[in-house]
Amino acid sequence: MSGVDLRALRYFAAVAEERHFGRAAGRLHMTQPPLSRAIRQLEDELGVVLFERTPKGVALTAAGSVLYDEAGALLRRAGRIRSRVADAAGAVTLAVGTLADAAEHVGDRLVPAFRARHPQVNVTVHESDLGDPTAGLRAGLVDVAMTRTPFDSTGIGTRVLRSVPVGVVLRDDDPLARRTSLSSADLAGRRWVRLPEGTDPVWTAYWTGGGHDAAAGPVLRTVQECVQAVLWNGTSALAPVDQPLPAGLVAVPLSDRPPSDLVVAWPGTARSPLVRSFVQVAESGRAP
Amino acid sequence: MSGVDLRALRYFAAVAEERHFGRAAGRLHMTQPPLSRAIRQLEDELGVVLFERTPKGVALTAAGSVLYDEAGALLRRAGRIRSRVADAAGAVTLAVGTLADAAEHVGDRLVPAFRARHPQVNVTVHESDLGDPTAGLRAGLVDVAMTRTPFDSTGIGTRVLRSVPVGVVLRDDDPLARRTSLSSADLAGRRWVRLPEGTDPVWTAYWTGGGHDAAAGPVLRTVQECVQAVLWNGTSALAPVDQPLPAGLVAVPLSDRPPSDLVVAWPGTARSPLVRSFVQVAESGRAP
DNA sequence: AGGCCCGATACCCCACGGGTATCGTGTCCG
DNA sequence: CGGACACGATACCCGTGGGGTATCGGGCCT
Repeated sequence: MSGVDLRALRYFAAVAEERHFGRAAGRLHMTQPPLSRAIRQLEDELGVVLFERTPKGVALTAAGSVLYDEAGALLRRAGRIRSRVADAAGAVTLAVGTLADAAEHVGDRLVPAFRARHPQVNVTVHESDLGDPTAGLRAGLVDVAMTRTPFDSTGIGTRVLRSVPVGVVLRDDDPLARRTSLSSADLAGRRWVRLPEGTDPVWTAYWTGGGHDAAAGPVLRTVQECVQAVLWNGTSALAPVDQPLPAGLVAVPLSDRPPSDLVVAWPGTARSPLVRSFVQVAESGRAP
Repeated sequence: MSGVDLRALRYFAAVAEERHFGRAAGRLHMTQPPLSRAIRQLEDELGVVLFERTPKGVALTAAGSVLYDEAGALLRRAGRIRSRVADAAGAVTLAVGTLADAAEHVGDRLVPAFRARHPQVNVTVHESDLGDPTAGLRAGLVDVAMTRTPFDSTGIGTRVLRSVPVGVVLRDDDPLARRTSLSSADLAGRRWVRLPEGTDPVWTAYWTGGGHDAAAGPVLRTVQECVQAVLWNGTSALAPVDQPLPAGLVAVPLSDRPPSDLVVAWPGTARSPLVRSFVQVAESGRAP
């Protein structure tokens, strides 16, 4: 029963190389006390003193230097496993679909982090501007998608990464622009930009569910166009409040509408390990 | 960041060999659900499907069989570390002192379990009958001791393994033998066997602290002699109630005296890893 | 069609590995 | 010679991960 684990050996190797608990802890991105404890546990486990503690650091004992050689060999071998297995699996591709406004996060954060984990995987990013990227999931065009609520969730699994209030995008000279919060009633009679017919029925429903006249404004193709419309002709638009906006525009949160959730989505069928891994990476790095 | 750990590889190897989650779980002394989860996490970590799940078991995929080879090599190498390090430390000895009534537990349970962990260590057991084995700690004769409260605890560290009420050992034809509990007042005027002068002052103090006349009975050398004395001439003795007794004797718990704690003790100075390991083994197998 | 066998899922709970605060001690300098 | 510092050890707290039990889903085989 009970065997040494690689984590303990990594800790041990760090201390052996630094000859100093504090510095080793820094290199391991942790603090000194749990490192001291881990080394002591390893010593107890092996029944052997590994370090001579001195007032200005530590030194390896004879048993310690033997363990250092063994641990190094084991850790190097363990490090190779990942690529060996990946080679055996052959060349694989992961297609990621994303909404335009999340594309930056996907391209700058998620994909690099994912590539660090799976260097052998060919990741392609497919950006859709206002259309629902989950349509690509159902069509088999992409394996995993980043999108925002609301969207058509039939036949797909999702995980919420972040939840952001929906706000009204206004020019900063708009009478409502100084309010810290608005309700739908405040917006009666306002002209809105709206999305092209059929591009995203669920978001359209969310839109019209607020009592706005969906036909009242111009039809625009992209988020950028919507923002420009607000800026130049006094229409309004809805957007999650964390979107960066050009100077002269503000986003005021809507208190009586559900928030917009940034989600990662995958086909309800056939969750491959790569997709699960991507979801894990997305969840662990959810800080924008 | 993040590497495979040996535990996951051990699980994987077991499933690969059994080709069956349930059987593998049995071999690993665990249940099937956490094993399934661990394998799935390993698959996610590596981004690869390791097993083909079939209705009557599982089969390795191509990537899986590569991992099986790698994992086997890694695990064999890890298994050798312990003995390599132990060899480097040279021949060492651990001297264990014990009270006679714990000797069976020490010899049958603790020492074998400890030898399984540290095959290179020469374990010697030193049995002391009624004398305090912690005296051996202070004298440097033993490295670790098993004893019972009360004992002289100056200058040593201890850990309680088990706490058992102290009882009065009586012949079963004694008028008090049917009671489920006794207090010291019930025992006035009774004749007692007692310990030789000077062998164990602390236990003697515990004894006389109950109001008994320490000089009232015969002086006996061993626990067995005490029991015999109770059996043959109607004296009485104190003993932890979990002691096995010959037919014709019963032990009735004393409600107004502190319990007897079975403890493992070590010198307050110089806690070597071997001693700590012994204490760990003693604690983990504390079931009598 | 129904019962089974086997892996997957859902949920709970404790141990362990992380953190912060503090201590003990040897060393070096003023 | 004494005090401040540096470094490892200890004490304590807390969240997570890896165990458990109960249950589901879904192919085979009678």
